[in-house]
Parts: sequence; structure tokens; C-alpha cells
Amino acid sequence: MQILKNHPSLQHNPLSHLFSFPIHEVIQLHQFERGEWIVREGTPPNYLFYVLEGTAKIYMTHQNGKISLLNFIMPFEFIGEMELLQASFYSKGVQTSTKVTCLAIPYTCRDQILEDPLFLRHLCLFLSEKTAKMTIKYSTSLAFPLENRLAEFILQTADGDIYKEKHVTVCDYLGVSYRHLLHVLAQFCEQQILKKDGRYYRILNEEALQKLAGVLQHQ
Amino acid sequence: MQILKNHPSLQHNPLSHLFSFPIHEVIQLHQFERGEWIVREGTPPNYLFYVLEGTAKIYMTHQNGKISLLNFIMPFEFIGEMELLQASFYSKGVQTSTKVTCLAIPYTCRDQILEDPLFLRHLCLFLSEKTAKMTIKYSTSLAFPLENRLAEFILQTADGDIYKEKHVTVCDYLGVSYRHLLHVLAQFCEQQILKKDGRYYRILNEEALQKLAGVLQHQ
DNA sequence: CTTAAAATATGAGATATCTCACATTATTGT
DNA sequence: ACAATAATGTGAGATATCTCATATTTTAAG
Repeated sequence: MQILKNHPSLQHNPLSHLFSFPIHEVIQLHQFERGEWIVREGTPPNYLFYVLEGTAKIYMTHQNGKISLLNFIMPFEFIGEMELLQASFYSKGVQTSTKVTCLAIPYTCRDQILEDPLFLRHLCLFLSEKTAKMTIKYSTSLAFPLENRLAEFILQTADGDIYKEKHVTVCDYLGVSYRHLLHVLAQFCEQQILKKDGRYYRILNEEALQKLAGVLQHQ
Repeated sequence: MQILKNHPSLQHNPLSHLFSFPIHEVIQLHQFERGEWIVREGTPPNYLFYVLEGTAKIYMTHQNGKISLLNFIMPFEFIGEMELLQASFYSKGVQTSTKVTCLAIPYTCRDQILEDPLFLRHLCLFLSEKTAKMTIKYSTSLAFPLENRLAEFILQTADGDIYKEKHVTVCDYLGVSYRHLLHVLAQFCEQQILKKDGRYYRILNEEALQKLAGVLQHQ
């Protein structure tokens, strides 16, 4: 992790207008390498982060050794906001998938931050969307088999007609075993929906995927 | 649904201190009978509700006809806060399980409400907890079989050593089929963990349930 | 009190998903 | 360039969970 000083993003940062005090005096710019842990599971961070560039993954480990990939974090999302609000919150692990640049506001400003109505409203909106997405994930995970959820995931993450996500990541994300993920992918290939092309999969029949994903229909 | 006028709860309501304007001038007291729908799925409400007494259930219907019972709503929780924040939010259905009394703030006050820092902070905290709970539900639902999740649910809802939740509700809540729920309950009976007593189940071996629930271990 | 609707119950067979064991290929750190 | 680690791939058998069909009992509505 690296702290960038005197970087232009600091003066004209996208959060400053949410605060009534001169946030640029305390805000920092942190840069993480790919694969670094921004937050270690169980250890609350000392900053509220706001991602400017890059993506990361939120993980948690269960007693039985299973690992859940709870979500991807994208630019313009917060990290550490739940620990800021509730000191007792159990921190999930956050690991970068790419190089990540983010704004970092030290928790020492907690009281000031949590009194700014513009910021709080922004945070409410963020949390509301976060809840809504997680609720959808929860309910679809119970109501539909992998076939449908994977179809949606492939459509969401494909680059043109090429699907190339890492299996290990995907099975943590969709909450199924590696074995079963491969099994359903093989099924898609048999049905001529996908075609394995070396290390990638090529989408042969996008309509079929859309049909499978369509039944999830979350508004 | 009934609107109670001039009720003492209105003057000394637990929300008034969160607002900088005289909320008691606009706040109402609504009372719903058992089984009534406070919010119809897909139809945003016109009020922000705050439950004072009673409990309710949040439902959503999937394309394939499956119904998810997303959560129980307890006293001192909000209803309709997500629609208040995001007009585009798809409303889930909310049905009372008992008689429910709640404070109702008309959406016409939206702009005033969403500028009050104390209220916003309270709402952030509420949403943060809501997200955290849903995240736990999501990840445990994927990582553990019904056996463990049901054990926890029985411990949470039992009245002394008597478990008497409705099967239909429970299988919507835990996201499994009715058939499978009965199957696992029968297993518990075989293992002498429960004993069916007419319409109820009696807990014979609480330690066994605690052991099963223990592996969920969410901090 | 009667009837319709909801909830409970059970069997049997299908399917989705998991575990484990093991082999092969990338990727990464030194 | 090499070794260690991570990721991929496959088979076989077990288990969790679902679907459907059908019967009985309880609850709610008129």
C-alpha cells in the first residue's frame, strides 16, 4: 500500500462537496496493488475508503472452511462505512482484484463525518442499494438453480462473446462447489450454448442465456 | 387499516427527537389488523412507517412462482425507507403477522426528512444493520444445509422448550420446500432432538441444536 | 354450522449439488 | 529457469433438496 501525496485528486475529489468542513485537509489518497488486502477479516480499518479506480472483492470465511465471496466492490463505492457506523461490526475481508486507488478519510473524523447531512444522505442511498442488491442475491440464490444464476452472471461479465472469469472466483461468488460449476458449464457446452475455446468460453447462443437469466427477473 | 387520532403516542413519539421540525404536526398513527398488507408488492407506499407494536413479514414473489419470505419486521424498525430514498426501488410486499401499530410520516415531507442529520444517521445505522443481517443470511444459506439453519431458527423462535412455528412460513423463510422441511424435522425427531407433541414440537436435546447452530457462528 | 381454503402429512422418484480423490496445467516468486 | 502454489479438469458415489401426487386435518368465511 502506498500513500500518494499532493495528488490532484485530493483537491478536486468527488466527496468534498458532501462535507461542510474542509475535508481535503485530512483526506488521503491510498493505492493498493493487485491482490492486497484493504481490510483483513475481523480487523476494522482505520479509514473510510471511497474507491476511485479499480475493483475489489469482499470475502468472509465460515466455520466449516467455506469461503463466501459476498460482493464485488466497484468505483464510487465505500469500504469501511459499516465499521464507521457501528463499532461492533464484524469486518469482512476486502481484497483488491486490480490495482485500486481510493480516497481515505481517517476514522478520527468520525464525529464530524456523521453530522454532515449531505454525506449521510449519500451514505443512506448507498446502503439502501447495497441492501437491495444483497436481498436480490439472497432470494434468487434460494429460488433458482445454478443454471439460471450462472447464465445471468455470464451475460453480466462477458466481454463481447467471450466469457473468461476464473472458476474459483465464480464458485465462491455463486456459492456452489467448483465441481458443480464445471458440471453446469459442461452442460452449456453440450447444449451448444457455450463453446470452450482454450482457456475461454465463447457464447454461441446468447438468446438461450437470456432466456435462462430472464426467469430471475429482478426488477 | 385504521388511523388513530389524538393518540398519546403522537405527542411523545420516539422519532420526534430525530427531527428538527415539528414532526408531530404531520405524523399519523396507523393500525393494521393481523394479515393486512401494509405494502403491496410493486406498489410504493405513501408513508414512511416506524413500527411501534407488532410484527410483519416482507415477501417477494419470483417469476417461477416461488415466494421468498425475506425478513421479519419487528418493533422499532422502518418500513418504506428504501422507497423514500430511491423512488425507483421495487417495493416488496409487507404483511402483518399480528395487529400492528406504527407511526406514519407522509412522503410529502420527503425533502424535509432527508435533510435532518440526526434522522439520517439513525437511518444509516438501521440500513447498515439490515445489510449486515441480510449478508449473513445470504452467506449462511449457501454455506450450510437446512439442518444447521433450522436448528438455529428453532432456538431463536422456541418458547421455552416448545417450537410451534408454522411450517409454511418457515419454509418460505429458510428458502426450502415444504417437503424438505418436514423431512429434516422428522430426522430431528428420529435423533431424539425433538419430539412431536400434537401440533407442537418439544425440544428434547437443546445441546444438540446448539451444536448444529453453532457452526454457523456469525459474529 | 357448513363449506372453501389453508395447512399439515407422507411416499416415491428425480435432480441439484457436494465431497473426495487424483491428474494436469498455469502462474508466481526467487 | 525452477520450484512452489494456484487453478483447472474429471470420475464416481453420496447427500440435500425438489417435484408431484394425493390424503387428512385445521382454520376462516359466510
